[in-house]
Amino acid sequence: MTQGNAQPPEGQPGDAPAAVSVWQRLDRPAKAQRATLTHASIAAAAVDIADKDGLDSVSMRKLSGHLGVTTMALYRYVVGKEELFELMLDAAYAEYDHPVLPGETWRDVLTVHAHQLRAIALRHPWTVELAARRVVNITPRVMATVERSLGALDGLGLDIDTMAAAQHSVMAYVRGALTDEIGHAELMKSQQWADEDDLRNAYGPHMTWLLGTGRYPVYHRYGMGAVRKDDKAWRFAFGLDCVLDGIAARLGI
Amino acid sequence: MTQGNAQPPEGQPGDAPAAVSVWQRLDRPAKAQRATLTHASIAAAAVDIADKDGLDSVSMRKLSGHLGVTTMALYRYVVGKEELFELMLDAAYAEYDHPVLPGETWRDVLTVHAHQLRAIALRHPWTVELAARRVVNITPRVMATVERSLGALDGLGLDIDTMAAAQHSVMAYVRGALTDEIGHAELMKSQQWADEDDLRNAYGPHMTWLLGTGRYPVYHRYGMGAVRKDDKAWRFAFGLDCVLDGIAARLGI
DNA sequence: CGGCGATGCGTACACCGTACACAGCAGTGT
DNA sequence: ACACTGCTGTGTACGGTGTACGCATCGCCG
Repeated sequence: MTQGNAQPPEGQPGDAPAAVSVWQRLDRPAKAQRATLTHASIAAAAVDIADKDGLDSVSMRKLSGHLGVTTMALYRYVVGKEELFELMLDAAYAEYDHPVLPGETWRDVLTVHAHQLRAIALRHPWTVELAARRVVNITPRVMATVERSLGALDGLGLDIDTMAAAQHSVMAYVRGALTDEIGHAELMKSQQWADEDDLRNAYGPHMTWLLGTGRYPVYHRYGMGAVRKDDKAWRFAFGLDCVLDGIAARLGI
Repeated sequence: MTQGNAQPPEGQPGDAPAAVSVWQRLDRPAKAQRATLTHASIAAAAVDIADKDGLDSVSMRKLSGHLGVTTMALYRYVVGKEELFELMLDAAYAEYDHPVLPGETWRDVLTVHAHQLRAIALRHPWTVELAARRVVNITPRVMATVERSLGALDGLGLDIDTMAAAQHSVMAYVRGALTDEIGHAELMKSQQWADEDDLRNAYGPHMTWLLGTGRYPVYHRYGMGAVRKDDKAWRFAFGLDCVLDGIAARLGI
């Protein structure tokens, strides 16, 4: 429906997503006669492609090719490409580990949570873009991570709205920080740049021209004098700690 | 190069962006014979389309149609669609206001900065996705906003790395929060849902099924009992204050 | 006034998502 | 034993995308 239609009616207020989700369909074990494909194998192949060549390279044609099957065969398992993305996201989130340490505080849980999401994003950069694109991500494994981060703030005497606001603040930071970091890394990879200097070289002409106008003095100083620019993990942790500090101070926990 | 090519060589390490940027080309006022198009008119038309029908609706064909011109005519002004996006982003950021109040603190500046970006995003939802997609946004007006937010922390005795980390933390939060908020709003708009209840209705079956597994108790409570869920401005400000609190505490400013 | 460079036009290509009609096979009821 | 039924994978076709490339045209400058 995204392409191939002149004026999409875009749905009446009540019909929105598919009648039943993939997950509901997956639940009933199916009659499973001789099926060469499974949701799992499709998702795995798609994840492979996305990991290697980026999310844009995941096309129904290329994916079906990798699976040794016609393009339209995929549509027996997935109502559209959006659902394929849903499967991919869920597959990637399978790598989220759910450790429960004995004396952990809410802050420990949220910190570990944030770093787990970062780890997944580093292995599967496309998860960031995907999670941003699809607002309502209610795949089982994604839900499980939400539950964990929200549950970190449970039992501290906060009302549910405050809990949600705090969790949302952390998640917003994580999402934004990962968007930056991963996007940056993806750009470097796609251009085969090894380090920050290659980037500086490539954008040098543009930058020097722009900075030559003299309108961005502070940024200019940053471009010249910053040292820890590529210490990504430090940056991520710094901002995260800021958010957590603020939450602790504001909520008195 | 993004489509229509079998195996894109993807560029050698040194060539990356266009030889000269749009902005450099715009600088030399051009011979400008009788030209029916201008960069400004193109950008304005593209912004109109994106505002009305979403970023995906901005195609070179549709845009050229709106301008009463052939598709390929656009390519005289823009080396590719990416550059069109650059023009659009810069056009939207023209709405960023640069007030300088007399007694303003760094915190005032960053707060106003964040809310200005939010205001732009609310008027032009596509800016969020666009800014996230293109990592290195060095259009003049975007640079100006970066300069302002970075400059807020200047003169406080911080080294440039610390300044950058703090600014980055704020920007990461803003980006993530806006991704959520705007994405949510766009979904509602595209489905013609009036309020949160419509969304609940649409996703009700999915949710009740997922929650019926009993694996997400805290989230379940949130779904049932949250009250301020749609108070977006409050949420945005809450998280922002958390980040700023943390920065103030950590850097002693 | 001739030339020339900038501007806009038109066609063509490779690729995309997916609607739709069809073939083949597995298991079941009779 | 056999037809039936329903699920699985096939093939073709359509409307959409970005853009490479060659050609016509128009306005300024020498």
